[in-house]
Amino acid sequence: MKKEINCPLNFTMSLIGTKWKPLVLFHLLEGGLRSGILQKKIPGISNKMFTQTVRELEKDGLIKRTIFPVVPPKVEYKLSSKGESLEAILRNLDQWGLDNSKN
Amino acid sequence: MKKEINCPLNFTMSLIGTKWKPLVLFHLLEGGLRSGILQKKIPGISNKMFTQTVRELEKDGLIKRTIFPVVPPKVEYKLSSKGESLEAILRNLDQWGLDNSKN
DNA sequence: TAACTATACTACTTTTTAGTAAGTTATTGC
DNA sequence: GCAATAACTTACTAAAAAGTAGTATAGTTA
Repeated sequence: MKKEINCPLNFTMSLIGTKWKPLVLFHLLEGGLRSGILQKKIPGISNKMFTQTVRELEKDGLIKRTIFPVVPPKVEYKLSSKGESLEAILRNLDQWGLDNSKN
Repeated sequence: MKKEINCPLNFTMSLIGTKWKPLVLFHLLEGGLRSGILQKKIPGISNKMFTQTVRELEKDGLIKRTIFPVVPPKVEYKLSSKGESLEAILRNLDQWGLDNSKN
């Protein structure tokens, strides 16, 4: 989203308003997940978009990334407390879509 | 947002997940507004983006457009009931932004 | 008649976001 | 040595969203 506008609504949208971000956050609501598992829960996401999305969510402090120094690599993602505070919003967005798509 | 994914969350985002849509809807929460007034409430939006945004919101059934056949033209926008059902989401997005920007 | 009004439209360009495909790393087990 | 593994990276392309600037309409008023 270009040229951010000085408005709380747009601040929020600039953090979660892309195609994949809400989806990633949503799947982490029930708890942390290993990278590969999380990615498999999101059908259609490409490798690149997955990495790019979690990188940005991490940069914005919405998720935490933990690397386990094992081989092959193991990486886990989970919501930060800031990310958890989005729970109501995410569930509302999902519920609204459920109520309003094809009915 | 390209290639919609079969997921309620993304359905919702495809309707309101752009730079200006949430803002337009938000300003209509308190009631219908004349086109020019609504546009002035959204600093930074260009004429084109305003028209494009309300056109899409109307197409998706989130707002209603009423034309009064007078000169110069008078056009009023207000939320449809479907649009009104987004109220909680919009207010949550705004509140979250308020709580999490610059603090 | 010429400027003014509120609303909208069009052509064009730039910026951002998303997608494709292939390559990288480092270690284990065969 | 070489494939398998999990996570990630890079270069490139395509598509969508946003921005800029100019045009159209048609009565009203100066």
